[in-house]
Amino acid sequence: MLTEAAPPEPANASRTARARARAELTQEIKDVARRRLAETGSASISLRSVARELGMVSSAVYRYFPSHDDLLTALIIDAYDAVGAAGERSLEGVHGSVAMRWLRLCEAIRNWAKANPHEYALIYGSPVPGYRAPADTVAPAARVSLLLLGLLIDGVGSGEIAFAEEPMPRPVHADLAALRALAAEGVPDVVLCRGLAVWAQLFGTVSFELFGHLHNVVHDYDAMFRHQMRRAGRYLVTGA
Amino acid sequence: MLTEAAPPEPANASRTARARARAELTQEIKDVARRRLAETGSASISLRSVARELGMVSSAVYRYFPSHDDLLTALIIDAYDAVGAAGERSLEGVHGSVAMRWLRLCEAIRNWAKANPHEYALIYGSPVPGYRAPADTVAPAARVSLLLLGLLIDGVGSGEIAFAEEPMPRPVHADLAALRALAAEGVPDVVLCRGLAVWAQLFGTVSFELFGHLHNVVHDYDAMFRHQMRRAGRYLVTGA
DNA sequence: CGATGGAGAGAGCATTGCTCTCGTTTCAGT
DNA sequence: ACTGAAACGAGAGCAATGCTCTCTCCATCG
Repeated sequence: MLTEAAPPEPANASRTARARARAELTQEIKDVARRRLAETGSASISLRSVARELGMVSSAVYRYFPSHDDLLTALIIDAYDAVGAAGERSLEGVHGSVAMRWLRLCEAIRNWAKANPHEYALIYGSPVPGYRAPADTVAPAARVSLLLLGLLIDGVGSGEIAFAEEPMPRPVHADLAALRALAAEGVPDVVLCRGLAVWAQLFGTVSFELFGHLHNVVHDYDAMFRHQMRRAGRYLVTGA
Repeated sequence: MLTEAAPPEPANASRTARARARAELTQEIKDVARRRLAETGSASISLRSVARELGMVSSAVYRYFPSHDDLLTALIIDAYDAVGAAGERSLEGVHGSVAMRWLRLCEAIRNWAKANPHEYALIYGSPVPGYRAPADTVAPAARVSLLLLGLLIDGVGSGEIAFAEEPMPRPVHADLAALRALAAEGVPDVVLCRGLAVWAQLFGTVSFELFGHLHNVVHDYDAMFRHQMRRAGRYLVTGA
């Protein structure tokens, strides 16, 4: 973890007793905070209440997380890692069609979100701590997106994703070219556009559901989500 | 306004001096709160700071908003109304194609969001006050969605939106039928599905941009957004 | 063994949301 | 026009928060 207080942990995991105790307590603090988050929302993670639950005094917690925001940041990083892991698990050893793997990925992300709504809100809702995304969060955040890009690479490589090149506005092409060079080798602009579209749709849909924007409009969320994502998968693969 | 403290305003607007003063102060409090929101985020709207800025004492503000959450709720309602109004303005007197009107609507929503990021976060980000969406918010919230539904009705009526009926899972059809009966007369399931898809994509894209999820991936947000929403509009109208 | 510095405790500060009480002002019904 | 009721604003006060500072203890490393 990159967000502890001053002394960065030595590479060697379980060195001295002190270092081990520190690592354990750091984890324990995060666990309690996460539990509190799940119970009553991000507003109620107070360092003091966490400390109380651990039988410490508030000032002691500051040895581990120099500020309230740093605790939140640590939770954010963990949350990104958790969605990423959930997504990866859903695709592990699965070798079906791109459309089918896409659907699995969607379901995995939504299921994680429904199981951890407050953590989902933490990372995909409004940025809480006065808007600051420390650099440490970008790598974990990218993890789940790489899964989609992997699907695109696979689908284009195998010819499963059908496309016809289209002219793109120059600045759009520039951004897509950079993305391609970075993590989507061989995926043409059109397909990247589709990918971005369904990606936005996916998280838009999950957010709508979790944040209550479809209240009284959709009742069978499972069915609606599955159907919409199936359609999105078809669009991703065939362009329709 | 539906969120004031105990005494509900009389229908007649400017009746007694007291009532007028009350309405004015209520508005002024919201204005200050909104400004504070824009400056430093929703976390920092403290009743006390608002009171201070107005030269009142904190307890006086409670005459107008019985709790912190009620102030927030009032801001939320206003924000919903503001996006709705912005969207309506963008379509006022415009009689072009559905795809073109769709694009205008998208731009209007995004522009409003970029101009009022904290208010956008308030309504489309994580639900702040421990998740509670009072009934008063649903009508204003629907306002902007009605614009899309209007476009769909228009497009289907004029034949501009092409579609071929498709079989839907039963529960999906049920939800869509209810929606159709309520506010989308004559719009078939397939088109409603497309509408929901592009709607989710729209807000997903705006949220991605505003919440920094495309940081370092997209650089020319204007171009990317325009291009993606143009594609979405085509999909909405033609199904591809 | 002895110095260093990490660890936890405790007190304290400014700030917050919210409640209660107390005069004062305004309104409405007689 | 008077009077009782209600709304209003001020102020004090309570429990809680984030964070800082100081103090003492003890594991660690030379």
